[in-house]
Amino acid sequence: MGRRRSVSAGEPLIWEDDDSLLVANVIEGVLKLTTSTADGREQIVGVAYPSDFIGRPFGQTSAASVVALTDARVCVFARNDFDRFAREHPELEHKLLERTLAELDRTRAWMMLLGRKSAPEKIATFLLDMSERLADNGCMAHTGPARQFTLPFSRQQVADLLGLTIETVSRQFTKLKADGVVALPGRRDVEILDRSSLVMLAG
Amino acid sequence: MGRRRSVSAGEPLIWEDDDSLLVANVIEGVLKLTTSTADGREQIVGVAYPSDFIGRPFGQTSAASVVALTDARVCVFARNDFDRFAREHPELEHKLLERTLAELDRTRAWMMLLGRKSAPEKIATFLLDMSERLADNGCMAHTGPARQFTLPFSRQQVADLLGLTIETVSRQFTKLKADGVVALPGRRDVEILDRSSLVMLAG
DNA sequence: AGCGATCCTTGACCGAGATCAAACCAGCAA
DNA sequence: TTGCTGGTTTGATCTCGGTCAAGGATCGCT
Repeated sequence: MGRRRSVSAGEPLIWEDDDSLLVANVIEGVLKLTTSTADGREQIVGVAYPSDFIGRPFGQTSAASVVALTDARVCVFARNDFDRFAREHPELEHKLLERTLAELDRTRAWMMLLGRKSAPEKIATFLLDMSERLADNGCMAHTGPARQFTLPFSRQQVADLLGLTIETVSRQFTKLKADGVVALPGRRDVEILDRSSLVMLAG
Repeated sequence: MGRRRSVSAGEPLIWEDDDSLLVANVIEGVLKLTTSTADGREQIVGVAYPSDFIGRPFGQTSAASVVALTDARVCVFARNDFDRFAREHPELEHKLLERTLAELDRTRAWMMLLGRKSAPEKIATFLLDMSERLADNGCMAHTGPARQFTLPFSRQQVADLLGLTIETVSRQFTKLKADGVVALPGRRDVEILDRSSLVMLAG
C-alpha cells in the first residue's frame, strides 16, 4: 500500500500551506511539526515519534510543515487514496480518531505551558516530558521514565518548542546543571539527577 | 438519546481531571475549555460554539474543565453509551474525526500565537478570529466576517485565552480605540473600523 | 434613585526574558 | 596540527509585559 521513504535529518516532508497531498506513518526517527510567521519566527506545534501519524486527511491544506529531526523512515500514502481507504475501514478511522484525540489532549496541555508557565517551569516540564516520551519509544517494554536520554532537538529547536529564545534555554540548562538537578554529558544528552526537583519546578 | 440540559453562564459542565463521564453537543451558547495550575493560573485551551462537540470519548479522564461563558443549552450523553454507539456508527465516528482534526488545526495555530506573538499581535489576531467565528454562528448564511459583534468573554477571559494579564489586554484595547482601529461601544462590544490595520497588526 | 459588587481602566514601577554582541567549543577537513 | 563552521554559552543591556495599587464605570439589587 504505502511507499516506504527515508528522510534524513533536516529534510522536509511537507510544507506549510502545501496542498495536503500526502499522509504518513512514522516507522523510525523523530519529526517536527512547525508553523512560522512571515518574519521567520517559528513555533513547533507537534513532534512525531515512531508509530505516530502525520498529515491532514480530509482537509485541503496542511496547517504545518513537517521536517525530520533525525534520520527517519516513514510510510507515505497519497492523501486521496488514504481518505478513500479510511472511509471503507471503520476500524482504521477509529484508531485514527483515538490517536487524534490523544494528540489534541497533549496539544492542549502544551498550550498551558506556552501561555502561562515561566521559563524555568517550561524547561522542567519539557525535560520530564522528554524523559517519558523517549523511554517508551525504544523497543524495550514499559520501563518507566528514562533517567538519561539524548534529545532529538538542538537548543534552537527546544526554544521553538517552548516559546523561548535559544539564550534563555541555554541559561536555564546551565542553571539546572549548576544546581545539580541534571548532568549534561553531551550537547544533546541529559541525565536527570534529581527528578523530584524537576517535578517541583514544573509546577 | 441524549438528554437536553441548560447551563447558565459561569456554571461548570465538566471538571478538570474528572473521570470523563459525559460528552455533549452544544446546541446554543458558548463554553470555554480550560486547564489550570495548582496556584490558580488559568489557560483557555478551547472554545465551544453551537454544533461543537465537548468531552473526551475513548479516554479515562478529560484534560480540561468545561464552563459555560453564556447561558447555554447542550445535549449530553453518558460517555459509555456514546462510545458504544459511536463504534457501531462509522458515519458518526467519521464526522467526529473530521471535527477533531479541524479542532487540532485550530489549536496548533493558537500555539503559534501563544508561543511567538507579541501582545498587540495577539489582540489583533484574536479580534479577527472572533469576527469570523461569531459571524458564522448566527443563523444567517455565510455573510463573511462580522464588522461588529459582542464578545462572549470578559477581559479576564480574553487574557486567559491569549496568555496575557487583564491589564495588558485592557491597555491594548484602549490603544486600538485611540488609533481608530476599533470602536468599543460596550463592555463586550467590538466594532472593527479598520480591518486592514488589524490584519497588519496580526502579523 | 442609591448602594454595593464586580469588572474595567489607568498609572507607576519592576523584573523576566529578549536582544545584541562576543567568546567558546566540538566536529570535521585539509 | 591548524583552521573553519555551526552550534552553544556567557555577559551587558533593554524592553515588553507583569505586578501592585488606585480610581472609574457598569450592572444588579433593594
